[in-house]
Amino acid sequence: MGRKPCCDKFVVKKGPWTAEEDAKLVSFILTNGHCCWRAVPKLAGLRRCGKSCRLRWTNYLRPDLKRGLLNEEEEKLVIDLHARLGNRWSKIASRLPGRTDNEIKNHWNTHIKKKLIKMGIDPITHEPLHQEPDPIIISQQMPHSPSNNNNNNCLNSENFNYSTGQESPENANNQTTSNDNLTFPRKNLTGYETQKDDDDDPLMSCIQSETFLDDAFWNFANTSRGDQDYTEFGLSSSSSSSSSEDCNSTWLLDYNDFDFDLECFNIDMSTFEVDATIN
DNA sequence: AAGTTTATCAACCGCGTGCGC
DNA sequence: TGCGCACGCGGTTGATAAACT
Repeated sequence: MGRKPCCDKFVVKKGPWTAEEDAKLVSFILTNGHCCWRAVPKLAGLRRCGKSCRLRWTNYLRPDLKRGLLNEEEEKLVIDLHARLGNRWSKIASRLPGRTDNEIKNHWNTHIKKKLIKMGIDPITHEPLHQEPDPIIISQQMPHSPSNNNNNNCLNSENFNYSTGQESPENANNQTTSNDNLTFPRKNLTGYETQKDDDDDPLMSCIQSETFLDDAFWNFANTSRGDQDYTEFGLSSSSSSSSSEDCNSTWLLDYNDFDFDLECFNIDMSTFEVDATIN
């Protein structure tokens, strides 16, 4: 018995995607959207499993993705969020515009984990490694513990010293800030909309009560959101963009031969032209 | 230069969850 | 209420590149 396979394993192709497959998928989704991932490969003319198409799109082909390694601020945020959420990578990724859960998970396992260990911090508990863990305390402080949702046990980027692994006592009791009207950026195909679906999630409520998630915190990712600046999409609208930012958008240039309908993204195509001239 | 080890990350797999019937 | 389907998530694998011996 066992679970029915999601697709015919003798028909679907596996392994790395080719440029041609990428082009087919991007072209199809930008034109038609993805009403049903299972149907996408068939309709797009791909010998892939729908699951694989979704993954390829969300992790690599989506136009709003940033490319390149996480910067210092993003890393810090990932550590903060991991301390609260544990390995809930998709939740963590939802707080980092242009980053995917897979990317963050990989980065955590290959970079951050090692850094924390080097600093003497347990990457699982976020406690100093030299301390013998108390199972009772850990159970109370585990990010997934419901009892932890509204307390001050969460480590906070503002008062946690990643060099020492200690929380500074003067700030430890000042974590709750007024955020009655706080809204959070959320990625979707059309950009950002007010986050609502996490309202009922006590863990997310815990996060949303933290200072570091105030809009100002996101300035590192977007310094002029209101003026058609798509830096969080990896699209630089400025002619002074750095080389790394240029790299962020070069992937799209590979597809400039295709007849894309980008209206669904609310993206000003002139943005692309600027980068194209830079390159 | 060749072989080996380590690091990185794209992609796969299986399971949990939500939803419609 | 139970069942099946589809999606999304998190853990894991495997291919490749880079570093090392």
